[in-house]
Amino acid sequence: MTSSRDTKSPLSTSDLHAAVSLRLAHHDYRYTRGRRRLVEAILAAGQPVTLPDIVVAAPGLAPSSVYRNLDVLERSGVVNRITAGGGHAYFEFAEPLLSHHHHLVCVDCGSIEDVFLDDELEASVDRSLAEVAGRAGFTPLRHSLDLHGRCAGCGSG
Amino acid sequence: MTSSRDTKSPLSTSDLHAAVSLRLAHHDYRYTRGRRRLVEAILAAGQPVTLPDIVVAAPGLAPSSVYRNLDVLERSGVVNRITAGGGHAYFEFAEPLLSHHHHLVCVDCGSIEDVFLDDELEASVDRSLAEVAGRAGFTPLRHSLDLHGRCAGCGSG
DNA sequence: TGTGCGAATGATACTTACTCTCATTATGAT
DNA sequence: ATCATAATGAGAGTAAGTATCATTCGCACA
Repeated sequence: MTSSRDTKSPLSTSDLHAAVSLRLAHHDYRYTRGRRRLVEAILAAGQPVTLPDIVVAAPGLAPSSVYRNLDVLERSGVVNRITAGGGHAYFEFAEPLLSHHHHLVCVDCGSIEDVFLDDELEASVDRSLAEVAGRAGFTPLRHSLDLHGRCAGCGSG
Repeated sequence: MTSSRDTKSPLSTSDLHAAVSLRLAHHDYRYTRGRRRLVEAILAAGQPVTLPDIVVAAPGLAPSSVYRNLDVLERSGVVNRITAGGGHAYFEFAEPLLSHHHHLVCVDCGSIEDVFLDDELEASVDRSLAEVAGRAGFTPLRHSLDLHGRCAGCGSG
């Protein structure tokens, strides 16, 4: 199964499910049918999605369960919550299920698109952040580098 | 607490008020007493603050007016809204009222601290982001580079 | 300094993203 | 297959943020 998604995900679909299962098990969570469908809805989107996106894409899932399971998936390191856009939070797979990347956040419509920077720059950023964090007694987990502006659709409006 | 704010703000207090007034006027907004007190509450904090922070620091301000005026200040480019921490949004002065900087966001307590990176790195980041944005037809306004982790207080928890 | 118009205020009602509760159902180990 | 335990889902509940609107204030002009 090849697709443009492969440029972002270093994993095949079955490997993704295996990795998710492993991470859930490591936190004493079960990989139930509902959670599998949730993972597949996020995978199918191929970009950060909101809860309504997911409920529309997989109408069998109860909103309350989706909220609860997004929380479980986040706690297990499967999913990242992006709060940059207004209104709803956005969700996408966490690293290393998805390659390290960043976001173009549209200040008008709130849409979020993934982009990639070259490794050399990433290394410089990490080095500088680590130095600054150490000075503040801060324990780094991850960085988020987002570009805010107007997307192609909203740009001329 | 030393006056570390001076290292962040390139403006004196009176210049700040003048700059705010100018930006508001440019958007046909008035610099009223309430808005002045709001600006002073944010200035006094010296770091990103939530709406409850502001209401506690300046009890005379009505919450509804604070919400409305934070919106006005954001629209006028006086203030930036930071949605990284959970629960409440955080607010701080926008550039160039505050020097360009980034955030240490604690994933446990949600606190946000300002940090600075060297100009050379900033330039590299901007260059790379501009290139990536151009490819996507995206019009950049600003970037946000935040480090997520555990602050000194929450670190061992 | 006084007058008038439109913007700003603030108390309150409202919206809604998200969480909690709990009886029922599904899951995985044995 | 059985059982203990975790997960589900429908609905009630919470709280951050927004809309409403009568009153008050700020600014422009006289």
